[in-house]
Amino acid sequence: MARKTGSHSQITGPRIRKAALKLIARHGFAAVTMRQIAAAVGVQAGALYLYTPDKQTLLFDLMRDHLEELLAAWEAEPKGDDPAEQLEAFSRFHIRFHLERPDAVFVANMELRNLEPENFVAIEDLRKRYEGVLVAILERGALHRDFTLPDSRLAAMAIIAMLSGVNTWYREGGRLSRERVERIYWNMIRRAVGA
Amino acid sequence: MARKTGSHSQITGPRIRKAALKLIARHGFAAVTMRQIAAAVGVQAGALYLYTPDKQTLLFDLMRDHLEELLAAWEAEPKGDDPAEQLEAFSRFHIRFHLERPDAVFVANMELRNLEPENFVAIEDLRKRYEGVLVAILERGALHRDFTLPDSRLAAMAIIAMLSGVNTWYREGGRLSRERVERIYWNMIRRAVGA
DNA sequence: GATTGAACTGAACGAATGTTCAGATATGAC
DNA sequence: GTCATATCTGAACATTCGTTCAGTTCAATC
Repeated sequence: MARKTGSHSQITGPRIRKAALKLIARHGFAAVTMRQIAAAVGVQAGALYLYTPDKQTLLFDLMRDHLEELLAAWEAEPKGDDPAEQLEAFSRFHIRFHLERPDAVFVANMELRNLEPENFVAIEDLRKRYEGVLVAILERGALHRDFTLPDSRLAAMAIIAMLSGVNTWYREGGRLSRERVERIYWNMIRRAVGA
Repeated sequence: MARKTGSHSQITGPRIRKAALKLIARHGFAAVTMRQIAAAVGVQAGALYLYTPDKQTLLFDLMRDHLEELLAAWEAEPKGDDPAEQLEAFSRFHIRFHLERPDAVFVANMELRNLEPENFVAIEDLRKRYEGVLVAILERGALHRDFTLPDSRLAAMAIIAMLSGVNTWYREGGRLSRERVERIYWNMIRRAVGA
């Protein structure tokens, strides 16, 4: 149902996702009720079940879609062959991509606890895949002596944590432009890996 | 009540806090019920209300106590006069202190959303005070030309995010000892600030 | 203009929530 | 041994939760 041609509204599905992301990011998954989400879309709670079998699946879909979009966007990103160039591309991409969808990022980072075990595994796999992208860049750079790193995996975790932190304080129109933030972070990362 | 001399059990209060921290860290504040906390302590739900006026206050107390302990512990920490020495002391202190109480850290970082506005402001103030410690170290180092930093506030956010990230992956008895992790992180930070 | 089928309502369901409180229990003081 | 007091139980409360579903609405099709 609601999955065929969609005579009038193939519009409600995306609206639910957007409203759910916003509410869950603000108040947390467990604290948000189906009635709140429905009200934000302008619909009764029962109508949501035309678009999702249950609340848990709604959360899972939001997180999975976000992470798949993240991986696909990185694949499509232009990046050089030089490890330092790739690391700069990754750093700037990470900041930009995450700043563009703060709600989805917040949910994907904070609601892992609320996933049922089987869903958790699937999301963890996607997260690991993204970490693997950075690990590969660092290991290649270390091999080519472009970077000086005692441990690529640890450096990858440190860099991702650092980059992700931008979302917690950056405000559009604030003291620093996004381009300036990207440059400063890239400089810190470049020095941290000894490039 | 329960706040006087405490003839038999001045022991239940701390036990409630520990159990609550553990459960909230695992499942999130909104997902944890007073009955679950009570069961973990071996008591009926009603008994909890001898120790806290309500669930919200319990959360607030957990977060405030953690942050006050954090600030007090830093005050008591031995630290040199040299900016680089201080930054190393801060980096190592942050990792060590946070690894020692992962549940409290997790709750303090993740449950800000579930604080009522007035409680949120109080906790935010404590967090800002801790950030201020690092900002001061960085600014002093930049002034003395010990560090090369375009922006101390931004660098402080980046460093704290990076250090806090350790809690998400570090496991006792894992591939790297805590001392080794501390050293590697300090090295990355040292290079990142140009010291 | 009758028929179809997706989109949605509105009311209901059992279960679970935070919180209260009268009473039971146990301890230490006198 | 009596009393006072701290601790806790067990049942109850009003409310809210996720979810279901019979029925209504309405645009598109024939």
